[in-house]
Amino acid sequence: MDSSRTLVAIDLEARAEVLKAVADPHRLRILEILSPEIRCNCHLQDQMDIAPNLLSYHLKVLREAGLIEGTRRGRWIDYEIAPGAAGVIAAALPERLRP
Amino acid sequence: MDSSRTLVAIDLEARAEVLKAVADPHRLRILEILSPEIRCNCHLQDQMDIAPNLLSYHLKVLREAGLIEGTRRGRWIDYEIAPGAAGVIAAALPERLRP
DNA sequence: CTGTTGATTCAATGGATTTTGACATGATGT
DNA sequence: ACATCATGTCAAAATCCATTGAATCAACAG
Repeated sequence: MDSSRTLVAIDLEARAEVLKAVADPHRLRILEILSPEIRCNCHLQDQMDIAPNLLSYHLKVLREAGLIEGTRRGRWIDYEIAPGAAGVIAAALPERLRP
Repeated sequence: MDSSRTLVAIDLEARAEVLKAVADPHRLRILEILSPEIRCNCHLQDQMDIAPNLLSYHLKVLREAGLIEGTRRGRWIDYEIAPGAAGVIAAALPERLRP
């Protein structure tokens, strides 16, 4: 296996990871809810009708992909779309498919 | 389950399908190869080093997502990025994440 | 028509991801 | 301290998806 091919493969893997993070109905919904404004986890919980720990799991996936950020405010955690989120997506997509 | 929620769910499902189609290293590579110009299946085969039937599978996923189109030319099939592909992606992404 | 080549379909496997339920952590109020 | 609420972690179960190998289909050449 030559090194140039490995580099390409790693790059494609990383880009696929980011896109996989968005490619899920629950996570799309989370991003829609967070689109207009910052929201506490509890608000997401009210709107989404899934188990709290499952919501946690999906938030974690989005966080690790760099698409959202959470900051604790007392007992709650406020989530928002990460500043660089659109850029992260753009970098992951093939040029011809960037809207 | 009320009908309005069902509609939303179906919509999210469909959008997730499109994004899932792009969220794979092999399929990203296919889209990169097709980005500059139309290419026959055989050319993809030469560049990609995966089994023919696996390539077929990934092309099918991309075709069903509306991202590529294939036209038969004799014994070969030419694939190209679908005209509306960028729009399909844009429609699937949450507004705030559209590049 | 027969054989060959390029490409696809099918069923079965293996591995990864999602979902669930039980438990743990962190912050607040009494 | 204790009780409680909001989140997060963990392991097991269920589900989904990429991959494989065998079989099939479509176009051409002889």
